[in-house]
Amino acid sequence: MNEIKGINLAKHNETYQDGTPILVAVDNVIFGFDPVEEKLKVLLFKRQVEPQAGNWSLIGSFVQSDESAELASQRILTKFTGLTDVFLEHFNTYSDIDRDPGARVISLGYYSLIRIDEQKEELVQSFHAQWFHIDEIPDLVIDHNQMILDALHTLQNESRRKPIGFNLLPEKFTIPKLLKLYQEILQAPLDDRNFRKKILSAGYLDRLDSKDKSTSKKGAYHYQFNIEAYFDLVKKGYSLVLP
Amino acid sequence: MNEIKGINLAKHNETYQDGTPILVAVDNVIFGFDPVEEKLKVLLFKRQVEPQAGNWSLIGSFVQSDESAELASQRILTKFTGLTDVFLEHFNTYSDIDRDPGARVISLGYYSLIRIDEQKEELVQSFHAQWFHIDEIPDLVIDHNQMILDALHTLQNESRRKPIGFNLLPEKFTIPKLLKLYQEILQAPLDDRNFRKKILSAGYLDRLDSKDKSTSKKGAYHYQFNIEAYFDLVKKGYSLVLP
DNA sequence: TAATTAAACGTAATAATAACGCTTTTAATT
DNA sequence: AATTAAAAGCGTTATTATTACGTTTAATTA
Repeated sequence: MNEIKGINLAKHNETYQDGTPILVAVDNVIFGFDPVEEKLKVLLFKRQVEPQAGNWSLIGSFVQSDESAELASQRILTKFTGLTDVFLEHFNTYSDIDRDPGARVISLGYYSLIRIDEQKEELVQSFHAQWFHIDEIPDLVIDHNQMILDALHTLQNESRRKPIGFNLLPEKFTIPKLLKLYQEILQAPLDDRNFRKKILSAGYLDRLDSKDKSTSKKGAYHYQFNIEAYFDLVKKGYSLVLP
Repeated sequence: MNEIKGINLAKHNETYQDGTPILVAVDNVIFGFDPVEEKLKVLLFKRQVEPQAGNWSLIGSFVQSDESAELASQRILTKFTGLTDVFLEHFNTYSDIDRDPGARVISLGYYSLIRIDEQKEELVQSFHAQWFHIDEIPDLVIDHNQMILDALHTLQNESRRKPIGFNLLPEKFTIPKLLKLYQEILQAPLDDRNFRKKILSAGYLDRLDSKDKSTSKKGAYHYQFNIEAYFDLVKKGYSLVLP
């Protein structure tokens, strides 16, 4: 009998046999905000696998049979930075048949936001990894330059509507630093007075008593992101919108 | 020599050998706007492959070695509806290790927006496919219910910022129909007068002389989406924002 | 103590949004 | 021929948000 519940299988005969095994990789666009230079940077390293071994590349890995893609992405992030519990999101998939001259590889693009000061510097060094400012990215392997562009666009769009930028700052930060960060992400100047008003009036930033005096005589108050307050506001319909 | 440009390969020895071949599939959340019922619907069909053959399912396929994922998604869309040149976008990837009990399958979620009236009804029939209203989706195979939820959220977010809804309407449509469509997508009522004002004041809808008299004595003017006008506006910084 | 400088605060003009009411059109009915 | 009904289309105002600036504050140092 070649029928299942009234469907003629003779006509529509796709089976698991038809699936061509394909290599699946993840590539991770790791963003960090350099607190000294006040620049948005991406962590790159020198590719170890032929073809194009030795060229600058995103940090990636094949997805293993015992892990999800997200886990694979987390795994390499931890391996290279020592960090766990990090903002990590899928942003696009790259599947052109000849994108990787070595084999048929589909790559899942993830981006993550880390606090540069928390990473394990030794790890980054031992992998010959290096931070590059987003408009000084060298020629990368395969389609990795495109991936960074796509990840940056995703980061920009998401940043305008959700306060994810805080993942790039230390626990305690100042409003001027936050402003600089947003200007770097959005690649556009923002009016400092209007920015301060909007971000503070929302009500999910807690001002601390301490000040950061490293950049001015007056000193800038430390603030902390209050995630509970933010979620409460979202429940009530709040949503951040930056220009 | 086990070094490439100063990198000790003994420590970092990932190669193509480490890639586990995985089956890669695409699943397509096909949205259509039923012009009579004025409801947003999704096209489902009965799964032909074990396990769970005979259950309702999204329309999917394995990615073949000679096609990109996007092409695979297009291929099955055309196979099932007869349509080409359709709005089609990747929205998420599903990679849990045991999501598909039949094999290790990573699935790339695509969603497409089609004009129900243009589809080949015979094709849909011959595949035992059926349109389901978005809040009457039956229990689906594997994680397909979740995929529809995710696709709907993506559609909602995108619709608020880009005029992609027009892909669900015929060339010529009326403002009341457009309003109904947006209310269906966003699952929320919109003030008809404010909606009309916002969408018409933008300047990328051309009013035609003809009217649709099927739903009222007065008749509603036909409008057409002017994509050149829209792109010109976007260049000047315009962006649609719906509540 | 006056000058300096980043940080913090303030305000008025303008624009966008939300929440409504009112008029128009025309086929169908009286 | 006048009336009705129902959708379509237009208009107004109050409120809120945004923009584009000027001013004050606090600590430091010349």
